[in-house]
Amino acid sequence: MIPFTKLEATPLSERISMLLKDAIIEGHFKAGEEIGLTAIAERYGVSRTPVREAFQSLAKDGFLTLRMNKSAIVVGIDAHFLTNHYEIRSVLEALAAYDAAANGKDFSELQGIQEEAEKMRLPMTLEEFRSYNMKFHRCIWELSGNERLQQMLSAMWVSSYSSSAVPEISRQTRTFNAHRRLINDLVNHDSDAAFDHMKRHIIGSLNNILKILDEGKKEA
Amino acid sequence: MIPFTKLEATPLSERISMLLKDAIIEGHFKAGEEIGLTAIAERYGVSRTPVREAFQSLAKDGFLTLRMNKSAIVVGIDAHFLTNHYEIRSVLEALAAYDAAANGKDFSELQGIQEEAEKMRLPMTLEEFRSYNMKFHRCIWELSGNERLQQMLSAMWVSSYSSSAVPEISRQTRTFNAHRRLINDLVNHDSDAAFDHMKRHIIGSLNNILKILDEGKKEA
DNA sequence: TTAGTGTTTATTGTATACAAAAAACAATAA
DNA sequence: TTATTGTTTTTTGTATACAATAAACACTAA
Repeated sequence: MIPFTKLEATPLSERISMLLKDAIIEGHFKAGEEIGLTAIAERYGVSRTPVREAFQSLAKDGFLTLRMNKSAIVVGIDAHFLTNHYEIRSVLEALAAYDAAANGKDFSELQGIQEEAEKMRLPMTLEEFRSYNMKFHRCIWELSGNERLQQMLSAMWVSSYSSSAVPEISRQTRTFNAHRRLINDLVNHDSDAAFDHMKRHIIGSLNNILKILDEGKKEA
Repeated sequence: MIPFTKLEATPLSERISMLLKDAIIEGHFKAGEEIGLTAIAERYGVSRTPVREAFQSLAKDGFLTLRMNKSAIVVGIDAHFLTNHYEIRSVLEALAAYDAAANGKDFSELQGIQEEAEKMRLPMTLEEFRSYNMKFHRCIWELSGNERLQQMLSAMWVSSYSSSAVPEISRQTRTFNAHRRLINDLVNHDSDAAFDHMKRHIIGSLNNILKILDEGKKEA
């Protein structure tokens, strides 16, 4: 059996959704800017149908505000938005860690991810760090056994918020420490500690992002 | 000025979404049942477009599983689903209560809702209880100042899960007690207590629903 | 001018049309 | 029979067409 990997076409609506989401996060739209269905469809060279679906998806994820019979409004990715977003994520990730500690049986995959990352030379590249961090968190989501929680956290995962913060070696070692502590909580089945540590870990990255956002403002 | 209330047409996709969601929760579909776009569109007498949008919305809210080029699958509203759902809701509602205690300034509206309900003769009717309970929780969401959290909790609010549990007078008084304690936490700006009490309150209703679900199974 | 009204234009909500993919079925070869 | 291939049918993904709403503009009457 030749190990072919299944190649499947991603629906247009999803691809457009991802592109638009990135564009919003990267700040290619002004906060409060109105964007029309037709204009976006033309710009991407597709019909309005998949764009409309993408708009509804983005609205459900909090990146757009839809108005009846009117163009959509881009939500500004400002300190208020980021705080709201990360506060929510902090309790959801904390819940995942809690459940993983309570229900999880085999933590070897998580430990493998951590060990492999610790073998690398610091600072990791942006891509390396993102990949490791994503794998680590996603693994905990899976260990939680709560599929809906996994789905919600997936939708909330936006790696690009923190881009500029990641390359710093100090942040990478802090992440390592936080993750090691979490693994410790999990293998000890200490749900409350896992909840608390994960919550603080996420709020920690929020503060990092806010700090960088603030510094960027002062420079400008 | 005559007090006309703005009458606005709800989009077809939303109406269908609500109808289907209710149908799923009420158990009119079997768990794992496949439902086709075309069939539903014909049944409601509308085109496939709004039904498709409703499907995507329901999938995002966890009630349907979408498959590429295939019919959707209805998620079963069983103990596992309810536990997942309420665990998530518990931490989100707890976060709302936390933020409301930390940031909230004027709790008079919340106190008004509570006082008005306490004046009624127990047991309240199902409709009365639902209305009061909804108002109480929604008020806390608003006090949290986190619009995204409000949006997410709105999407998670499904009154019908607990239908059969509500009419009991014992549950109504327990709800009163929990809500009074929460108001107390909020006015004292005791965020941690508010978080903890709200979390327990929601897990309490989960346990109630699970108990009733279990009793229903034994009878059948 | 200015408030209000009719008309035009642009944009969205919904329906339909067409293309592509999956499922069901039939036929053939082992 | 059983597995495999070709064909038909059904269902979805995307594009387009049409209807309804909202914004923009011009005009009229005070």
